[in-house]
Amino acid sequence: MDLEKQISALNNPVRRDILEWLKDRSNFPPALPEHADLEGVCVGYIQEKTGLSQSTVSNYMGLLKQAGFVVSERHGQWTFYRRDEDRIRAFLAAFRDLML
Amino acid sequence: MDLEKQISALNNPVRRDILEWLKDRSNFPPALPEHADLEGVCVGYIQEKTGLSQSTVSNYMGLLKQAGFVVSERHGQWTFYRRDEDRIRAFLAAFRDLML
DNA sequence: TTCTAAAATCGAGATATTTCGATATATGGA
DNA sequence: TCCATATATCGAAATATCTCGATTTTAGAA
Repeated sequence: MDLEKQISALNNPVRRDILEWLKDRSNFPPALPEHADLEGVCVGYIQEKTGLSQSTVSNYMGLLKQAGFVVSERHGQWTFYRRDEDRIRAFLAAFRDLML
Repeated sequence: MDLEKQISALNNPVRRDILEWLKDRSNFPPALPEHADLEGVCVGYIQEKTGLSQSTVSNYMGLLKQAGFVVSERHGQWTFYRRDEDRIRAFLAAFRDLML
């Protein structure tokens, strides 16, 4: 639990948007048929929605992952990212304790 | 409620420390007799505890104030800062909604 | 009014973040 | 094996943050 890294990851509006979008898969285009059974969203779809460059979004996903807010799973040439709800909740609890 | 400004204000370990210290007046030296009835802590005491320069801490307190986490009250040549618990709570609620 | 002390503001150098395009790596298919 | 596609990594320019010392402002006291 690295609060510094977590707050830093959230200190960017696009990264916060990504975390919010990932709450609901329907914020992105439908998965390819061969990915129908997989959880998470591939980097390409996230990139498209942000309008930023591929390298920027790849970097952003790495920061969110290091912060523990998302997990990734590789399937073939695609990397699928999804929220880690447990760790998000744990962060919120720690953050609340810090603030109150 | 400017979430951007608020998260940004929290994206610094010393500013987070200051907010925590302000939870309890006894984290600082006792108030001068003529300030015994006042709430809050003067900038000098906060500066002393951080070990940073006067201008840096004055700037930090301004950022925390703009974020709504503290309020200030001037008495003579001293400015006393204290936490705004209501606005801290409101921020936490909004932040929680964003994250969950 | 003049001096002193507290705090705020200003200007600048050092460091960190943002964001890109280019390149590298990994994987599946022809 | 060679190619195409998805993602990751690298290097750099633009911008923002951090932090300082110097200066200014504010207020009380001599």
